[in-house]
Amino acid sequence: MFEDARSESIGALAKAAGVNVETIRFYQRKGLLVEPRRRHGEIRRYGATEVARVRFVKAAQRLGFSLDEIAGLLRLDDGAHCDEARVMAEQKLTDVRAKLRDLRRMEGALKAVVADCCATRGTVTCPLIASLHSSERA
Amino acid sequence: MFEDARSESIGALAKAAGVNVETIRFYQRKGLLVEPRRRHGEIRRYGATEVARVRFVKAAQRLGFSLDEIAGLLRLDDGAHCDEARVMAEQKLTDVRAKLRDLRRMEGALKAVVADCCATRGTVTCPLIASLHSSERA
DNA sequence: TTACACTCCGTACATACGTACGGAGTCAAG
DNA sequence: CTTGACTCCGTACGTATGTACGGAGTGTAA
Repeated sequence: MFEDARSESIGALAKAAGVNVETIRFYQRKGLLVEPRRRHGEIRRYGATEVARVRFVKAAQRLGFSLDEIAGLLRLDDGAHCDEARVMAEQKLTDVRAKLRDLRRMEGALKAVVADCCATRGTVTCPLIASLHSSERA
Repeated sequence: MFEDARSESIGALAKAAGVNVETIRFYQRKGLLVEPRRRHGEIRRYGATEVARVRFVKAAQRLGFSLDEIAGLLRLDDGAHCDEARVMAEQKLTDVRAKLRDLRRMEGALKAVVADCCATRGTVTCPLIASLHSSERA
């Protein structure tokens, strides 16, 4: 990995973050990633901060957050006023905990499938579906 | 909620599951939901099983699974051969556990933001981003 | 038995998230 | 200082996930 001297090209950033160059540019348009100024008509340079940010976006996406939600998460640190950030963090925390509950249920159901899927073919209701039965959300 | 007498219309199903009627029909086209036979040209009838299934789909989506992946999860119970189902379940279990790790990290970071966002404005690196730093995945 | 809501079905449109293309500018090795 | 790879930028295209529409059929309560 390269250091945060902001000395790498967009191609190197994309490679380090494991995404397409076009994806970097798309995130810049969406405001998820700031476009560094180009000095004297030179190409833009990036550092480790940007790599981490792109990786965070991809990781958060895998957890079911939309790009807009991720932008909100990123603003928690970037520029939001302190109180506002705390309120948002509390909302996201509730959201994250709901996801954790559902995932734990799903983990349990999958463990059950792995452990005795051949044994309990008589079950009427899918344990996977049952695992999320009580997660009532809009 | 209604019982599984498979006696409700698609509109009632959609309402009970909290989605649009068109979404039900879309899921049927994708094979996530079986279209019950219409008897003597009558409209199709649904029961509690279908409600649970649609809810499962929406819950799994919130956890970052695509419709194709969810179809795979549903096949774990539906018709797949036992060994095949166990292999798939093991893969999904790995996936789910990775998500759990990331979510726990994110929960910790959000808790930190809530607890002392006003205190630690001196932090150089975003704790949220740092929370997912070591989740290296393709 | 008529009126009105609902279903059915195919198709078209919408939104989120990228991915590809093309022509002009920039970089760095030979 | 040329050459080939890369960047920049705008725009067009592609996939996943729905949503809306319109005309014909069905259900049901007055």
